[in-house]
Amino acid sequence: MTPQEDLPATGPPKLADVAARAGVSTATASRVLNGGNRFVGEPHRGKVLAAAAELGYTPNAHAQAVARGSSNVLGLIVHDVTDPYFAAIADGVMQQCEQADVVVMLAVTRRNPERELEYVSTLRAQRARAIILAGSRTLDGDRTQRLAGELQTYAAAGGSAASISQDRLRTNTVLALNRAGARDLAVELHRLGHRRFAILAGPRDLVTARDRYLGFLDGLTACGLPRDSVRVVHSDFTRGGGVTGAQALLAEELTVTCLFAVNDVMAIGAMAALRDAGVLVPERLSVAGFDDIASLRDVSPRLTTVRLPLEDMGVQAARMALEPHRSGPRVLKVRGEVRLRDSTCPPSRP
Amino acid sequence: MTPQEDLPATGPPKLADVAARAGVSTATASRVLNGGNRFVGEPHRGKVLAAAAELGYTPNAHAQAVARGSSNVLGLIVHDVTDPYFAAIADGVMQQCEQADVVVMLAVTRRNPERELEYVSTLRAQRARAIILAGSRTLDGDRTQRLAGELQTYAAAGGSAASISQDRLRTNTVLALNRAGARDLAVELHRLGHRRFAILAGPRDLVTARDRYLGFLDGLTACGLPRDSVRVVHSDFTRGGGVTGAQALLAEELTVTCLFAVNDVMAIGAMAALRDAGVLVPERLSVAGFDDIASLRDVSPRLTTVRLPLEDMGVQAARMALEPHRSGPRVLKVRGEVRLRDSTCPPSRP
DNA sequence: TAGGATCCGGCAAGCGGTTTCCGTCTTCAT
DNA sequence: ATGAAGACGGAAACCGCTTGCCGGATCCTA
Repeated sequence: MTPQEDLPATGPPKLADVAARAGVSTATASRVLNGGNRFVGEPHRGKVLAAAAELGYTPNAHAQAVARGSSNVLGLIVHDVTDPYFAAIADGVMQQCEQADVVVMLAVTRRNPERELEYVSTLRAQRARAIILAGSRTLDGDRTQRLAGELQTYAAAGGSAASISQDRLRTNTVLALNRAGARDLAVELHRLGHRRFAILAGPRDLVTARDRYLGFLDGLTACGLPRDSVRVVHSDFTRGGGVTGAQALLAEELTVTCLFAVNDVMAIGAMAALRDAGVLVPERLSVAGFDDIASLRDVSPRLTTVRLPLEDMGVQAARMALEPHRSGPRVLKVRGEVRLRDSTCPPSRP
Repeated sequence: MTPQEDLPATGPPKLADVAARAGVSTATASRVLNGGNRFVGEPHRGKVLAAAAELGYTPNAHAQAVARGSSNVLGLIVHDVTDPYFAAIADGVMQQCEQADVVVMLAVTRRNPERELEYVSTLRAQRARAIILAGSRTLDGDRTQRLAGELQTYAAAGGSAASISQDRLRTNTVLALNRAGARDLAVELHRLGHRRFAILAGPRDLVTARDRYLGFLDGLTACGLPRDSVRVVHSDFTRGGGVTGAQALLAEELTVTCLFAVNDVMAIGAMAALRDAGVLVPERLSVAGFDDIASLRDVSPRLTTVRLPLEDMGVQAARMALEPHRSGPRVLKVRGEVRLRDSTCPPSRP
C-alpha cells in the first residue's frame, strides 16, 4: 500500500523498475505482466507480481501500442452528446466496446463538418483500432469525398471504420431507412384523415433531414396529395430549430392540421413553441417526429414518431467496426417503425 | 491525393518514409512536422511538407507520447451518458478540452464503483494527462480510500485529477453544495404552505443523494417540522427509481402534499408514475427535483428544482485538471439556486 | 549414459518518434 | 583576413515495452 518508495519521484514506475526489484530481466517481467503466450516459472512469476504490486506499476499503454503495433482504442465521433439521439447511440457503442475490452475516445463536432475531418485525423494519429462516425452526412459532395478519402487511407493502413446514417462513405454502415420510415408515417397520418401538412424539414444540406422530408412527401403523393400543397420550413436540426420553425409557421395563417418534424428534438421544440402560442396539440394541430428518443417518455402529449433502435444501432456499428476484417464494406439496413401516439389525432376541421 | 504509392501496403507511412522521400534525416523531418522550437531552412522544409502530404503522413500519437513522455488525452469517467446530468457535464468538459487541444476518453461505469476503479487504472495506463471523475461518491469508505489512493499515485506520477461532486478524494473538486441547496428548497416549499412531505431519497449509500436528503430535512426542521413527520422512500438514483419510489408511496394512504425527489430524473419518473395513477401534479401533490437538467424544459408541468450550472461545472473541472500544477488540491464550491416552477403550488388541503 | 527435445530466462533488436549533442557552414565584427 | 557566434542538419541515444532468438538447464527416451 505504500507505492513508489525508492523511486526518486521520477514519474510512474516502469517495467524496468519492476524487473530490477524482482531481480529478473525486463523480458521476463513483461511476459508475466502482459505477455500472454509464454509461461514463466513460479519463483520468478511471484516475485514479479509482488514487485509490480508494491510499486503500483501500470504498463504504459502508449509504449505497448507502439511496441505491439496496435492499440485498443476506438474513436467515436458524434455531433452532440447532449442530444439524446447521440447519447443513445454512444451508449450502445460503449456497451459493445466494454465487452471487447476496448476503450473509446469520444469526439464532439458540434455539427461542424470541418471538425469531423479534423477528428478523423486525430483518431488516425491515435492509431485507433476503429472509428465510428455517427451523424448524418451533408450534401456537400466535396467534403464527403474528402472524408471518404481519409477513411480509405485509414482503412488501407489497417483501421476499420463504420458509420451510422448514410452509406456514402464507402465503409461499413448502419443505414437507417429514413425515407421509407417517413413514407410510412405519412401514410398513417393521411389515413388518420389529415390532408393539409407542414414539414419542419431541417437543414437543406443534411442528408438525413432531406431523406425524411422527401420520404414524407413520397408518402403524401402516394396518397394522392399534390406535392405543392405541403408547407415546408427549413431550420436547424435541433430543438432550437424546432422552435424557430414552428414560430415561422405560426407567423402566417395556419391552415394545416398536421406537422411533421424530421426528428424528435425538433418536434419537441415545435411543441414548446406551439404551447407558448396557445395552439393545442393534437386538437388543433397534430405533431409527429422521428427517432423515438428516450426522453420522449416524459413529454406530453406523447409524441407520435418513427422508432429507430438507436442503442442497438450503436451496438451493431461497434460490432461491425471491431469484427475481424471482411472483404467489402457491409451495410446493415434498419427500418423504422411508426408509433402512433397522443400527439396526433384525426383533424377536427376536415 | 494518391496516398502511399511506393509503400508495399505496410501500414501507415512513418516519419522515416517521409524523411527518405524528402531526402533528409528523420530529425529534420520531425522538426518541421512536429517539433516546435527549432527552425528548419526553406529548401528542406518545403520538401518535407510536400513528402508528408504526398504520403498522407500522420504522426503516430502513441510513439509521440512515449518519446515526449506525455500525452494529450484527458480521461472522463461518468456513470451514464444517457443521463442528461452527465451529458451536460461531459459537454462542458469537452468544450474546455477542445480549446486546450486535448482529446477526451470517455468511460462509462454504469454506476458500478468497481468499474470506476478499473477505469482509473486504464486511464493511468494511457498516461492520461488528467482524469475527471463525475458522479457521486458512495459511503463505502474502503472503496473511496482505494480510489483516493489510485488518484494519489496517479498524481504523484505527474497526473492531475479533478472530481465533480464530493471532496472526498483529496483532489481538485467542483463541489456542489447539495445540502445547502436542498435546505433552501425545503424552506421555500414550507413557505408555500406545505407541512407534510415525502422524500424520494435515492440510494442510502450515495453521498449526493444523502446530502440532499439530509439537507432537505435540515430545512424542514429549521422550519419547525418534526423530523419523523417526513415520509422517506429509498430507491435508485434513476428515472426508474423515481417510478418505483412513487409507486411505493402510492401503495399506502397518501397524506403528504409535497414530494421531493433528490434529483430531476427521479422526479420525472415519479411524475410519470403519478400521472399513470391519476394523481394531479401540482394540485393534489407538489413535486420538486434537483439539478435542473436541460430536458426539464419539455416536461410538464414544469418542474420546480434546484439549479446547478452543470455544463459550467464540467468546464471548471476540466480547467482545474488541465491547469498547471498548483500546490494543494483546490475546491470550487457551487451553490444551487432554487427555481420554483409549475410542479409546485400551495397545498389544497392544508 | 548419451543425445535430443523441452523449458525457461535473458539479450538485444526493434516499434515510431523526439531531442541532445556535435559538426559544418555562414555571417559579421574586428 | 580571422576568430567568434549563430544557424542549421544529422547521428545517435533515448522513451517504455514486446518479442525473436539463443543458450543453459532439465527432462525424457532409448
